[in-house]
Amino acid sequence: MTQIQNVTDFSLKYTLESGQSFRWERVDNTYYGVVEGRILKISQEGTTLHVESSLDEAEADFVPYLRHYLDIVRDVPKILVGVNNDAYMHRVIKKLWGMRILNQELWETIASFILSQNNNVPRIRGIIRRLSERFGERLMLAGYMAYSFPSPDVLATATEDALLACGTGYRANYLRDTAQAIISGELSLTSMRQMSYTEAKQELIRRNGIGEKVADCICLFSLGHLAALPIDVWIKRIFETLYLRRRATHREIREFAHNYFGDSVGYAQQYLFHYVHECPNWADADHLSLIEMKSLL
DNA sequence: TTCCAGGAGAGAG
DNA sequence: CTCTCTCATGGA
Repeated sequence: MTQIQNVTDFSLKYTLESGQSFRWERVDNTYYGVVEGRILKISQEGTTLHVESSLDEAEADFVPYLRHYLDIVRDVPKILVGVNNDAYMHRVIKKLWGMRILNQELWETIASFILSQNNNVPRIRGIIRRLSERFGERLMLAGYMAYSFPSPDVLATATEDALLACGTGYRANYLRDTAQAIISGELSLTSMRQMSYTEAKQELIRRNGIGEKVADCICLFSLGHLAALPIDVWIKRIFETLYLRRRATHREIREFAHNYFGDSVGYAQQYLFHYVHECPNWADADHLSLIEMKSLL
């Protein structure tokens, strides 16, 4: 059992339940998830995190690793002050206070968001779970069983039928092609980690099956590029309804959002995305009237 | 039955 | 450049 102390301005619940990772499951107030080949069991008690791992972790490396994965090392309160531009955002930030953007393993993030296209969260979770059960390795922690996410090597040589049986649908070839590109060295994950946001996005987007939105998800949820803005149907709807008050193209939304929220627009995006899923009345008159009001946190 | 979901690619205009 | 259509899948 490892403890991480003095974790302030952090919400495990919102961080793990906001649709950025598909691998976490809540049992009572404890979260079980698979992260880079091990099961992690995490619970939060005030400013203390209790963590167990299915691996024998070296404490000196494990705690810094977790702090980075959970984005605890980043000064998120400062970022939130920077995007708290109106009373609507004030309410959003207050409601979801402590939510952080994870720094997830790169290959699994690439694969997961390739699978996410034109799909919904429960089904994405199911596909990833079945792929792991079929192609990953069995893991156990305190009676909880799960499977590691399969490596590029394994998925590159999987048959299309086997991938389809996991529910991947037409995305099966996108997944396998990208896995093969990694095996062949055509796509280097280690060099991608060193790239700027623009470079990494450009490198991702040239892959068959990765467009601008999926590339932005990978940049934001794995590589830590907070300027990334994934525009899905929800983000489009949110900006059209709240701020632009009209139909808008992706380019217009991107331009407005970056001007309005600045270089940490990715954090603003994640708070808005999760807020509208938590609050069905996000677009009612009471809420919309908040946009015009300036606010300080 | 039709619509929708953290979209992308191909083709037409 | 923008618009439209299709792609596989399952839950609502």
